[in-house]
Amino acid sequence: MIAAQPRTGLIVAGPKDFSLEDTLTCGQCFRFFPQPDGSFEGVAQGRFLKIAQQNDSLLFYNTSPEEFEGFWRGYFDLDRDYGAIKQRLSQDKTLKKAAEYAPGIRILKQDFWEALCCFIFSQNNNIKRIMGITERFCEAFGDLLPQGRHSFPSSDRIAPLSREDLCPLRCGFRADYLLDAARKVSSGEIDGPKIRGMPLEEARTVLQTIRGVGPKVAECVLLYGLNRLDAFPVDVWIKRALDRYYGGTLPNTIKEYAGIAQQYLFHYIRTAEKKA
DNA sequence: AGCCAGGGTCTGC
DNA sequence: GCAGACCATGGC
Repeated sequence: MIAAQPRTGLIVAGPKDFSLEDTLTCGQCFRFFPQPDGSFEGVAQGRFLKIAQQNDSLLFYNTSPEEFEGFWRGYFDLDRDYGAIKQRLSQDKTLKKAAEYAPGIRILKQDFWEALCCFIFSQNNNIKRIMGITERFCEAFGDLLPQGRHSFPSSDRIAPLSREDLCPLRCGFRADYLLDAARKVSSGEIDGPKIRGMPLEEARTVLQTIRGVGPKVAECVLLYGLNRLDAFPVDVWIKRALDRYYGGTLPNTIKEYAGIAQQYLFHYIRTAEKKA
């Protein structure tokens, strides 16, 4: 898979079913910014990455083969056969069309605590501002990296803070929610790995004991922060798609990969709506 | 200018 | 249980 290793990073040749832009801009992560040259720069797990997609290849800058194998390969979910999943989902007519709209979307394997914070910020908010709040959060409480960006602050760093300490974020009523999440994660009352192993219903219930975490945020944390591909976040757009195409609920056959189906549907119905 | 943003909580029936 | 006001801020 690795075709070459330039000094600055490495090249992954011809990943199938992968669109860097669709994956990084579909509203699942908030720390990758598009650059004028078409690349993206972001931070995950305290690592800075510049990445581009050219001629069907992925160019990883600022990384080593060891770091790629140990982290980024998993982060971008490069070992999962999305072609096979799409084939299964495409038994359903609507999902077949939806998958064809954005055939390169992947579910990133993000950090649990980071996903929890970002989707608390996401409540009644838009993607641009979510990214702004998240970046101010990292600048205020994370560690400065050599490339000028900041790592994501730990829950231990946030737990002892007060509401006033979070004023610079300008995140409004979400500040109290963030503090409750930090306290529960820092104390161990909320434990990501443990929740990941729970049945979906139980995992949802536990996450929703955090103030400001309701059905939608809990589902996003499960899908994006714990890689539970059977989680299915429902917002207004998905609700609309369910009503329009399925009479309210998903067909049982797609349950195992409902989260991936959700991404395709989300992208599809919004794009279709814009065109109309 | 005003509506809305990948919602959740609290209150009042 | 369920609807509706309210929440803080800024993008468009």
